[in-house]
Amino acid sequence: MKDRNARIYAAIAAIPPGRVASYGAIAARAGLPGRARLVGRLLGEVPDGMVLPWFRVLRASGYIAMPPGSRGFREQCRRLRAEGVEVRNGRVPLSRFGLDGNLDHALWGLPDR
DNA sequence: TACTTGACCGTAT
DNA sequence: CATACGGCCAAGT
Repeated sequence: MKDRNARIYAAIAAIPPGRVASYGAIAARAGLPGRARLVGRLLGEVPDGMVLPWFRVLRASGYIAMPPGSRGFREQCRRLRAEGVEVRNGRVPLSRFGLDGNLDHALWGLPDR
């Protein structure tokens, strides 16, 4: 597997439980700023058997990326709520659960805000 | 090779 | 809030 894919998967794996991150934030964290689409692409083809908190990845707006009502969508809602993340109308309040994307910062990895 | 697609994003209007 | 636009680019056709 390509090194950059491994870095992206690693960035996703690093999202603490109960928090969420955007595609763009993951890309930046993996050293690939501006490559949000690549992250989404990869999530669609996660190697069989690989465990990844894919459900903690949302759009920058806080919305779940999959089509509302789809199976994946419902599954994502379920898993997020299961760890205490609030989801309303397919959207999570990033002000409370987001890791704060872009290019920051030392917050990554800290348990609380 | 050329064109289209898509689990995306930031800025502007 | 919603639309539009340009940027991004790997895969598939």
